Amino acid sequence: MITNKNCIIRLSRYKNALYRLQALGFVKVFSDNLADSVGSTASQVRKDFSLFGISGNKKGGYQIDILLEKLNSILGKDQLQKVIVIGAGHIGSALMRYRGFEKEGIKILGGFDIDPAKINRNSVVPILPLEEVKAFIKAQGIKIAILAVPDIAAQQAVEMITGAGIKGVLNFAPLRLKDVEGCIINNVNLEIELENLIYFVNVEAKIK
Amino acid sequence: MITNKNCIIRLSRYKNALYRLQALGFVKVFSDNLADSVGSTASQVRKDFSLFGISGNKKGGYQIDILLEKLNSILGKDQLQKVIVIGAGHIGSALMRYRGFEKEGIKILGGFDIDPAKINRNSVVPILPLEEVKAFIKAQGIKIAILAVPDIAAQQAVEMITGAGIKGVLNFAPLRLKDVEGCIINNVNLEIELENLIYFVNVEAKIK
DNA sequence: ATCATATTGTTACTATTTTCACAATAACCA
DNA sequence: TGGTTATTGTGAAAATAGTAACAATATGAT
Repeated sequence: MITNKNCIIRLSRYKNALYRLQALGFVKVFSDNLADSVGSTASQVRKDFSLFGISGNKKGGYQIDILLEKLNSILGKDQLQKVIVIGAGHIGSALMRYRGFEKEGIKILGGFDIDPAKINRNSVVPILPLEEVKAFIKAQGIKIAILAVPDIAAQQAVEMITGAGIKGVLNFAPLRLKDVEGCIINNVNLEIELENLIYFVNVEAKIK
Repeated sequence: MITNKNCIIRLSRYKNALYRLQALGFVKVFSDNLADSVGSTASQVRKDFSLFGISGNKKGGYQIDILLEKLNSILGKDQLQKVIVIGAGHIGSALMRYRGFEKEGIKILGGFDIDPAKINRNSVVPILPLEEVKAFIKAQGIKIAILAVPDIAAQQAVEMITGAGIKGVLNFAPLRLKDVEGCIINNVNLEIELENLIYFVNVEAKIK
């Protein structure tokens, strides 16, 4: 099994690039085209494909529709992905309203918050009381959650939802969460992303 | 110069962990404590420090306050970082309202949007017309921008702001941006983050 | 039908990152 | 003061990731 996160991220980028190429009317693609589109190298593209047993045609490149089918299957995009959002603060609400997920086959079924003032069962993405989250996860068979609660609430929230069946968490709380048995946690730490950028900008400035 | 992004991200995590330990009353810390707090290894911690010439005391560990000073200096946290946000849609607005940046010494001075309906010069973070962004960047000496515009607007926006002096962009538009001379672009692609999580959750499910 | 060419698929190589192992040594104890 | 112990700092080893090179081969031209 491939455990290289960057490799999987590249697959997503290939997929996105292929849709763009397809929209432009292309039917086939060569490894170097694809490399250009995603800022990689032709070797890397072919290597990545070979890792997943994806093959093209000597001198003929890869047929885009077949390639997309295979990538989509690897990335689990052959079925609608149901997701919930925990925390209806600024970030959580923005994610619930964000249109970008839909066209990727990712559907946010509900948001959950502890604050009664935030509850709204009639909005496009209903916002429900946190007490209902366990039942909701079980009833809908949800595996993936986005966590956008304050740091102090994060660990407890993760334990609650993993107990109910969540297997993957995209964590926006600015805090490393202790691993929970049987649940993968990917952290998106906005402060750290910015700090990182600032570091490299400063390094560049010093070089010059 | 250290160019390993993961290493710099670890430094941020160490820093955050150190503040938590300090808040708990700790004065010194050992490499294995710190490793535990950030989910790393003691070797990794010491190696990272050694790369930056940070040294501790044999048998005495590291003094937290000194360590924090050094990390903060490396990460550019000894001065307020001024940032602007381009795009006042869901994500952009959420980032402008997000409180987490402030306590990291990151101050969002303004938001910019092309839509006149979004302009609000009197909000906590003023939202100004995009036409004013170049003048604003120059007047305030801003180096870092957060880009939260639709994909089709992203490339043009980057060119506009780098022309005015921006050196680093944190890009939330779901699109790979072509590198611009003299400007570092860090991409945060929420769809790809979720896809990645979904892939690994599915892999785990298959193993079992 | 043969040849030249373009492109894949894979293996070997290189670079980077992480882990290991242990000498050096400061702190503590008797 | 001398011996023991805990912890650092680093150089070497291992693991992982990425790049390059090229044989295999399908395609198209003559």
